[in-house]
Amino acid sequence: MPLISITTPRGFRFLPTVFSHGWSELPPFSWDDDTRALSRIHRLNDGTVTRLSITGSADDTAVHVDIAGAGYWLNDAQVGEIRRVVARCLGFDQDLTPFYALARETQGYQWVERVGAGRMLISPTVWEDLAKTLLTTNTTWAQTKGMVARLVELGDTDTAGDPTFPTPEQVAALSPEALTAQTRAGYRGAYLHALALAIAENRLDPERWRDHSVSSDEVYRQLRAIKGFGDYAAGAMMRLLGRFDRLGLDSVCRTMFRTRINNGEPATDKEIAAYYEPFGSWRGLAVWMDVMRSYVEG
DNA sequence: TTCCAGGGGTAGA
DNA sequence: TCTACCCATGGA
Repeated sequence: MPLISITTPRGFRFLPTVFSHGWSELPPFSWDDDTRALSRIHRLNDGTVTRLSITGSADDTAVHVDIAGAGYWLNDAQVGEIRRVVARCLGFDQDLTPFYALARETQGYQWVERVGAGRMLISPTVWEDLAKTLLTTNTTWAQTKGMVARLVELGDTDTAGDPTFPTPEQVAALSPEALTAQTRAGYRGAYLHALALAIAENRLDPERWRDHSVSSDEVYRQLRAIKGFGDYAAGAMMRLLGRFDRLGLDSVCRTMFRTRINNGEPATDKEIAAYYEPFGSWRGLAVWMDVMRSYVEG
């Protein structure tokens, strides 16, 4: 099985990135506790469906990618594509230096740099992150996993029968009713179908949001214009786009704030916003670091 | 049976 | 800007 090694950026930590939020539990990602590998079923541009199994080196200076399903020999284009996909999913292009400088000077946040947290696991396409984020709204995490598992049944499969994430075209090919029935997404089904159709018909180009020449205010405005994306979903997407000036508060964040920061007292969103104000354009990441810490510490 | 989950759309003020 | 009400789904 072909193996590729990729040098990681300085300060990169594999495990905090993999477990930065719930995405490692959602197909076509999966985590194997025994091999400590993050796997992903991925369709290459030439149509080859592969299973990428990513592990971190002991000192975190590299990640190793085992590639199954592409034959023994990979051509240069395939290798280059896999390198780009892995680098993107693990947030290699994210420069956290300013955030770490801020966290270092803020009481209670020194741990962030120490453990190397802050990189968010993302998908190879903004479309996939949009679809998954939509399926986290107004539902439980268990149901999100179920909906995503049924959604990926629409994707291509590798030789083992495991599916890739479906393209917007594959999702839009179903009627809204059939998509809702397939995913059991309830009222979200129609929103998901409309989103897939808008991308498939080139009326919406979410990849453009990764371009930092587009202002964050403009990206947020476009996110909020998508049906099904309110302040939570749009704010969560901003984090996955490497833009941290929105809070993206949800019930998890509010519970964390109440129990860990506000002495058990409920706080309004305005009060939460005031607390994170010192983090400026990094406030959305600061909120999420507190959520991460609350998960780790129980 | 009712409540609610990593909320959001819409109408009406 | 704020509130009331509705929205499918499934586990507790």
